[in-house]
Amino acid sequence: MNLKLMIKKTIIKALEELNIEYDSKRIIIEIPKNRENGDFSSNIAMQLSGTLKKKPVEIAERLVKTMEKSGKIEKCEIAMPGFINFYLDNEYIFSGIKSIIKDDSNYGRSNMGNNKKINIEFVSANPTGILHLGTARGAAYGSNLANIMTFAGYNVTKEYYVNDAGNQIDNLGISIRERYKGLCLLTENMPENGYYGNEIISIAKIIKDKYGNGKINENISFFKEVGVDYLLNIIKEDLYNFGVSFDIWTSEKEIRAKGKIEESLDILNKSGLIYEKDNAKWLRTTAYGDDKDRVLIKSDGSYTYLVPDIAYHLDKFDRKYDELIDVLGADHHSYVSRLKASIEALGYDPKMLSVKLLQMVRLLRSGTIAKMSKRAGGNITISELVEEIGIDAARYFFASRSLDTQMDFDIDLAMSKSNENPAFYVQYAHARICSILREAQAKKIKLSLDVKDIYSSDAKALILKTYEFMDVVETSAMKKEPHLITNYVYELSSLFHSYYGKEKILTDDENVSSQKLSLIKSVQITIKNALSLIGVNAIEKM
RNA sequence: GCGCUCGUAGCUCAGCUGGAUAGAGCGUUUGGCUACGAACCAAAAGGUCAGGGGUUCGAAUCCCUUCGAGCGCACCA
Repeated sequence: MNLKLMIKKTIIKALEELNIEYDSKRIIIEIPKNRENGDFSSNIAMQLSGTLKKKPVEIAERLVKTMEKSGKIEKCEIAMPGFINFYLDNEYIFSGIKSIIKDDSNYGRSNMGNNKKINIEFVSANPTGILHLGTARGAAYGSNLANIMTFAGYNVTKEYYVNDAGNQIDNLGISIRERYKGLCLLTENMPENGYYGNEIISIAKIIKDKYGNGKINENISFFKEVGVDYLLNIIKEDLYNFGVSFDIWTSEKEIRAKGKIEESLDILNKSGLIYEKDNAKWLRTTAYGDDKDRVLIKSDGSYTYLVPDIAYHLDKFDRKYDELIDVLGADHHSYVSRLKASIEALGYDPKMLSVKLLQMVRLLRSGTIAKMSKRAGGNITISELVEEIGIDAARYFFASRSLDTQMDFDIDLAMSKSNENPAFYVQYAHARICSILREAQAKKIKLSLDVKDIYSSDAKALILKTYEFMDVVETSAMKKEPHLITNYVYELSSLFHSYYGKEKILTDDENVSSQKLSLIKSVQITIKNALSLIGVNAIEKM
């Protein structure tokens, strides 16, 4: 039941009857903060005041007179300086309950996306260590966005790019070998930019246990392979426990083996954007708005990191996506312009790629800021986080923040006060409803879809909120902002708790009870569907 | 020095492509369980939306500027 659309259509019809020109995108139907200002309101009269050169109130009056009464709208009022406030008919409002109950787990689903093919690449942490708090944010974001966009009608692929080639992996191999040497009682020569996490020692131990001292003279690629294999498995397991899964794991090695690098360099060469300077080959990214040109092939003949990344994006384009979404940490922001420039140089529209930057997470431990560094170790890992505060609290926490906030994660607070996490507030609303539904079943009270005896301002506020769900899903998908879902589901839960406090659901009046059951059932469905989009369980008992 | 992102209540954060009296949670204060679950509800207090200009019927939101914070400015990835 799309009430906003219904009102918008009513306004458009009146505008056309009056021969007033309008831009339908500018007709915005809002929900007033103060319920006294109607169920919905429009500022169209004020918008038109400039072009029509008339007072907003006059325009509003003409519109209200022209609008036909359909039985859906009970009355329209004009408020200064020119708002038109709509009050809907109760019978009409409450009639939407049955479609929510009928749609059930599909309630809120939209076909806005038109089945467009979307690729969301996220996490993509190098397999050189265990996932920590910062990647948890990206994991939650990407996963939530994928769920929401799927629900909004997009055809979404979730992808993890595994950097299993290049310098960092070399460093990983060397780090493991040196730790292994140490275990074999030889001198350790840990490289300066090596990896110092405990997991590296664990890997060395595994090798030691299995082969004894037999691998001391083994080639570095052996250590690389064991390390990547081991760490990737841990990453997958941690993500799984965090409720995050991927459709595709793409390996950098494979991209290279497929000849994508040669292919992309070929395209760039033909475009005439590559030139030689100081014995290196440069890409003229400044031609597409980058600050400076970038080196592709170093003077020693090896590639910079940009080359395999260009090849990787070419590979994604070849797979015929309508849109690519990269989720990156904010520390990579300078990378965006050169990536977009490279894509344009390849001959693709850079608008097909949108990059979402997530701001840094600062870890606060006993009041001081702990630096996040994979190399240093000592950071909190995803698995520790889930173990300590639970998956629901953790997922809700990350889901509820906009990407733009540079957030502080106070670990002591999160541990000690996990019960205050809004996740439980929402889950409690859901569990309460389930409890009432169980009670009703025990008393053999059935739901009644013929809802006409439960009109009250609280019931109305509650049911109107559930109707907003699809709108929220669409906006959230369009703006790529999953936190709109948590805002919404929290408000819905709050309205329910308030309603619960004021009106008893199960009373001696079985007729009214069964109608109220339908109302809360539709709230339960909405909460459950909303929570599933952000990977939080809608539990029935707490 | 240049660029990107940000600055909202004591703290952590919302504020929907400019709308009506700027909202939640935590913390503080005060009420409410013989109850369908009190992990809740009702209410109070708490704000120069970092400062200053501008755009207009109307600005936390858009533009300019100052201050402050985070992150980047490699032939590392």
